[in-house]
Amino acid sequence: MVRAVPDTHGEILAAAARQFTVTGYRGTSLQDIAREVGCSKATVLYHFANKEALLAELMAPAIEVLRSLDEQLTGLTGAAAQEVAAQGFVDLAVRFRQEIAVLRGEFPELLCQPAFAHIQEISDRLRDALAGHSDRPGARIAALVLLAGISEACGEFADIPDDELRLALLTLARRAVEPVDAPLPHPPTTEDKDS
Amino acid sequence: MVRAVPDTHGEILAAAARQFTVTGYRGTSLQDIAREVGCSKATVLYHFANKEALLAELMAPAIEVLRSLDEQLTGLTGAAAQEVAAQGFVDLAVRFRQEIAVLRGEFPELLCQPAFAHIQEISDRLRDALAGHSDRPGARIAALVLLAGISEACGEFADIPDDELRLALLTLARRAVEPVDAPLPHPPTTEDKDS
DNA sequence: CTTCCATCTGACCGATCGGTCAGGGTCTGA
DNA sequence: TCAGACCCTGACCGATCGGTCAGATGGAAG
Repeated sequence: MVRAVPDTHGEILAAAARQFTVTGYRGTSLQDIAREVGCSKATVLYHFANKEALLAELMAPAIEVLRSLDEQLTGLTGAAAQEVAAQGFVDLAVRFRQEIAVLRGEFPELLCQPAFAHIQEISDRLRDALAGHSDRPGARIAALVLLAGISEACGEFADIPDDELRLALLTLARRAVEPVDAPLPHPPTTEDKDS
Repeated sequence: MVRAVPDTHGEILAAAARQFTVTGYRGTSLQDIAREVGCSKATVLYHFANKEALLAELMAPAIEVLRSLDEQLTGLTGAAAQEVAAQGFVDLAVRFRQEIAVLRGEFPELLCQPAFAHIQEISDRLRDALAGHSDRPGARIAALVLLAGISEACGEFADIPDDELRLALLTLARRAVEPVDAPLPHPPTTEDKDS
């Protein structure tokens, strides 16, 4: 019988993800994580420089996708920006349900950490795009409600398959977003378009 | 000059509300609250049995309103339930911005405390009503997104006056909620077509 | 003045937190 | 056989947490 290489690093990461989503970052101690993995707290700190680094590595993939979405958004305006923002964020939220659920609620404090330095600005731009770059309160409010609500929903509906959740959220987003006056500049043509 | 009676009890309550909204319940220590009030930590614990009791007293008014909304909802179905739920929750969220902001994010852990024993059930019923008591995933998801998003928005847009915020949120809620078969008082624009 | 009570405080407690450190196994390649 | 890299651990550290307690203060009542 092939004894699998004990991937302690990965196990710690997975255990941390599970616990952070339930108890939150603050509410989860390194001891808790170590207990679930079945190792000592010192082992956790052997694999990760500190608690913050553990969180950072956990979030890295999601953050990378968020960053690329931010790049896609540059230059877009009005309805085009809204559509790309909605589609991109729903996709991201569904794909990284667990990671999003961790950030939820502890957003403001976690953002102080250097690893998440630019997330605040990025999510502000995302929210702005979702509002069609309008400064009307109604549009701004709708954009915030959507971003926060979608984040929450992804953590909650773990039982619903990805495709169904994505479709429902996207439909909801399109219906909820304040329509901007400006017509779509030109329907997404051969520009770099997602699948 | 009449030296005002130092309402330490109230000052502690107010300071706690401010800090909880910023740093969260877990993230705020009794020391922090005492420092802002300008008294000792022991004084805080003289006025409140413990940290949990402080939170409970802070939340009491909001919880009372939530409970009465829950009563209004009993027996209502379909579009009527949706409208009452939307209107009632938006009103509650706007009126108790600060309190709602405290619960946001630390919901699951805080609900374990006996003072908030029935809140989970109440908010579940509220969500169910907002979904028009439909069991379609789309409706359930929309209801959750709205409840979570509205809670978040109220904490965020402290600069927007109550009336404006209430109107914007209610408009958003009516537009976002999945329409149930029963006729609506305010029929949505016919350009929206759903299955 | 004495008594009483509400208010407030500094000192202290045990528990737990994130994090450090010296050292013990185990495997591998020279 | 032995050196060294890698993985892991128990013991320990200072800081901070929520909470306790004996006592100081000060005003009102007798």
